[in-house]
Amino acid sequence: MSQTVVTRFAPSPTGHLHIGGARTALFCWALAAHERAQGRGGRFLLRIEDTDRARSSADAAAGILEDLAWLGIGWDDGPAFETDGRSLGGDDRAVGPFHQSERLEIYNAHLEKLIAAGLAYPAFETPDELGQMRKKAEAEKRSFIYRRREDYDHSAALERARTEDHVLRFRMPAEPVTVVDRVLGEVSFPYEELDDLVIRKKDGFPTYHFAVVCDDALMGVTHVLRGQEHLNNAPKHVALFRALGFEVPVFAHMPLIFNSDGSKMSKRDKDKIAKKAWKEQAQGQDGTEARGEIEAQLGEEKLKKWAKDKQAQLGRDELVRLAGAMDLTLPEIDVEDFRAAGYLPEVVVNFIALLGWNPGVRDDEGKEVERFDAAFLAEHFDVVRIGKSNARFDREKLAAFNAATIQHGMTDGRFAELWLAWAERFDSDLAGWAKDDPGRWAIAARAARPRCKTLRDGRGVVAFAMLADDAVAYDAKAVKKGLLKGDPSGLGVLRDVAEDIGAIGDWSSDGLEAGIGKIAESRGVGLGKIAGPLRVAITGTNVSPPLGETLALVGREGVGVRIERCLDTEHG
RNA sequence: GGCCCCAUCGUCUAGUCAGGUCCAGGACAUCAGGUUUUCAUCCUGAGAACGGGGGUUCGAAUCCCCCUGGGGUCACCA
Repeated sequence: MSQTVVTRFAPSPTGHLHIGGARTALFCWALAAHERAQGRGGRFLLRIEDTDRARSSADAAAGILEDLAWLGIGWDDGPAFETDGRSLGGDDRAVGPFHQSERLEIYNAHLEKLIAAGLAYPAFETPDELGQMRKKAEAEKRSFIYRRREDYDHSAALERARTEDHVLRFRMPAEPVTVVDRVLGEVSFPYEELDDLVIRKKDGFPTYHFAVVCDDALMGVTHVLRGQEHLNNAPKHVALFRALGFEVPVFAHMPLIFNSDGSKMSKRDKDKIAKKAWKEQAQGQDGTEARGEIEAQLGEEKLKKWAKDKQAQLGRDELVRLAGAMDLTLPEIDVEDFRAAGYLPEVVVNFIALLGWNPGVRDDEGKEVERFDAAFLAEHFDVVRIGKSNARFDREKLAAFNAATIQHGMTDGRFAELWLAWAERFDSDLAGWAKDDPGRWAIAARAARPRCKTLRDGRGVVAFAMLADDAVAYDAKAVKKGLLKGDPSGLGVLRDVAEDIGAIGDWSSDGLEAGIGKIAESRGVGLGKIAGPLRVAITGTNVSPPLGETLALVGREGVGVRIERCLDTEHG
């Protein structure tokens, strides 16, 4: 009987969950879920790697848990978390705690063993001294490898370590290390490239390398799936597993995810794009009003400094406000960004699952299956189908998937719920408008759903209805085309039908549609002749949902007011 | 720069392990038509790739080598 597969995701709580991290978590989850689906009982473990005391925060950790939960990636072992009545995490196997900062004693116990065996030793160089050594090596065009001195005296060093600041280093065995990787095959690293790495920092905290190895072994992790940026760490970890007498887990290093221009997808992208746009706008005259306003909000001096300094970065909220004022779309990088942009969690999961993996399944027509849910992923996930080459993140395709799900994968009612839940979190104006009139919200959802790629798009579709009736702004082109042209002109048609429209009995979307149809019939003209002018009169533009929905959203009274106002306005 | 990984349409990819059924399939995007009261949807069609050079073989997208290109990594961060 083979061992139960245990996978893990181990983020460091130094910020939001990055989309690349989400994919790693998803694949780890999927492998465990697949094992479970096969009746072999896999487990997915979540561990918080907070050994960097300066950069870690509890808030960041909480945010990551929430992001994972939103995506539907639930963990079996790990920090307890409640979501939608479901409780995640726990310590059924008694392998916790799951925050590395709470595991210091465990690391120290294993460190002692290594010291006693002569496999770990204290080192006293300061960061400055190490920097010098690196510089020198670079000048001599050789790579810097830290190695224990030939004349090293273990007991003397131990004695000195009692009173002096020091780190603990691992004595790398003098032999090449071969990493057996399920994705890449066997990868060998020569001893000459592997230095005596630091395993405990001056502050007494273990480094990432040591903590990971101890935890993976002690928590029973059997499969380590992670990004290829960790491949060079793998030989160090293998050596450490062996030195500690642990079994080496199965490794699988996954390809990386990049922006569509090939650049690394990093949190800095948002700042870079905002800065560029800000500077470009400074050249021209556009948007000076919004510019002044945001300068007042965030501080003119601060913005000036920020614009000049390539390194300077604005905070997350500041960036959002700046982008809002400038009508700029920031690239989505973190899971939270995609959520705010109105992507559906199941679509994000579907899409990122396809980055570096594919199910290799065909549908009835022989086409590759690429739209699927988490259950399908769990059923078909297999490490051997993970690719080797890096992928670019194509937001257009994500948007297309999202649009397809919204437009063809749910009912109007479901959309109304999801859209409202989104608005409550990201657009309070819209949520307020929704709650003012639930009946109207249902119509809004019906009108918006076929025209949305994301939940955020919905507002644009119904914005005309949220406007005060006397605040409709008439678009010059639409007026010309819809109201002034033709004989009779649009305005003439409007004048002619206004009364009949006000008299339509059934003021539902369908009733209105039918009513307007009858009016057109009675005049002996096509529907288009009436629809065009009416649309401009009600919305100020010639783009809107079907007329029935458009009028129903504005309401009988509003429609009357808007037509009246349109007829009274001097157009042109 | 050292070490390591990778290489099919613009992008994500199928096909590569077990060479022939591949003058390379799908999806997104693009372009051209069509349906539709606007928009969106939907339907039809088109263009679009095995990085280059050597081998091995009757036969190579598939195997081997070199080159080129891309990427990762070189912390008391993780």
